[in-house]
Amino acid sequence: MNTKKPLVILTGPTAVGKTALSVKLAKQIGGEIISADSMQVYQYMDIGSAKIMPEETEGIPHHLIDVLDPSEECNVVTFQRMAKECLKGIYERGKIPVVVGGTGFYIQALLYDIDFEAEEDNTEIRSLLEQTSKEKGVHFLHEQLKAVDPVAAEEIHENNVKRVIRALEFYQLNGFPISQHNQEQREKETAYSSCYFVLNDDRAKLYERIDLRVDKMLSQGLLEEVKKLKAMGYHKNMVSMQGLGYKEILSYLDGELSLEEAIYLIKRDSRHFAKRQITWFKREKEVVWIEKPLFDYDDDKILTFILETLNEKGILQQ
RNA sequence: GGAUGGAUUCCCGAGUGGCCAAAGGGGACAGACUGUAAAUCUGCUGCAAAUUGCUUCGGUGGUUCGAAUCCACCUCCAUCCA
Repeated sequence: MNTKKPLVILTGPTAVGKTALSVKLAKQIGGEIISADSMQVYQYMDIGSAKIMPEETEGIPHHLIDVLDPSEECNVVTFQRMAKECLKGIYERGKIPVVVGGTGFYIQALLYDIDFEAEEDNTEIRSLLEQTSKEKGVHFLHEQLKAVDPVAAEEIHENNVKRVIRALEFYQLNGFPISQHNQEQREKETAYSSCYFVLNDDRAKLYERIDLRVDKMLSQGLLEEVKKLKAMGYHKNMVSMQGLGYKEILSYLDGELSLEEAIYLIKRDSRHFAKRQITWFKREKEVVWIEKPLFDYDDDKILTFILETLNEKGILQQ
């Protein structure tokens, strides 16, 4: 007797073709889509984030797209909070949530309901630590971490300033080491009856698709989109503007890069990103990999496979 | 035809007699990640029976105990003079 609520996840590296498949899947199973994408949450960032167009949704509700202003900061915690809210509504409507998007960390936070402790933003502590790292160097901070949380210090390379700072911040905020907290969270089991699909392709094919997609974004008007954002007052220090395609074009607009260099960087960094995503998914437990070549790149064959898998796992019978 | 400069490991590029399988960068590959995650960071990159052995620095031959580094000739590239 399965009392857990169903949750379908469809993810994969950037540009594999998640979006098109997800709509077909949602239609088949009576699903609603929750986007797990750290950039598509922002308004006005359509082309560069490869956001789904309204006419492509085919009437399937899409959540967590266009819900934040680019000046706002989206992070795992805000995502998790919003996504849980969406889930509630979807279950009430008797629909099946389909989480679609490439931000593995967000998916993990939702799936395992990871607890991030101290809810409020503590920008003061963080900026203080950032200040210290600038003044006294990363090594100094790492030494501090060693004193309060040797385990985390061992795990986090001292050059990884952001994570060293977070670990210190966590300790100061909560009074116990983040390493201990992480250990506890790692042992969590999912509260859902879920299936985690990762769509993938041969590396060379994927990279080719990425390059093509970047060219397409340009021809669709990425430049104009970024110009508009810039004119609206959004700037590089915002988390949203750290997005691939946005930061590079901004650098170009500021005269720091030629357009050619900017495009090269977007392509290269998108490839790197895809690789990191794949590495992440490899590490997730109980993942069902869908290698596109094995399905002759046929979305219908893939769909059939997904439905079979869901049935086997009894996820659709509620 | 002549003069000069150059040819280095996947790419760019340093190295001018031993400490060189060869700096550095890029790319590729691999990995970490628990409140910035499209972020941030790490490792690795000639071959192998791998604390040793083998093959590499345009080609061939030579000098030397020892050459990517010196010499000769050759091939190709660049610039200049005819």
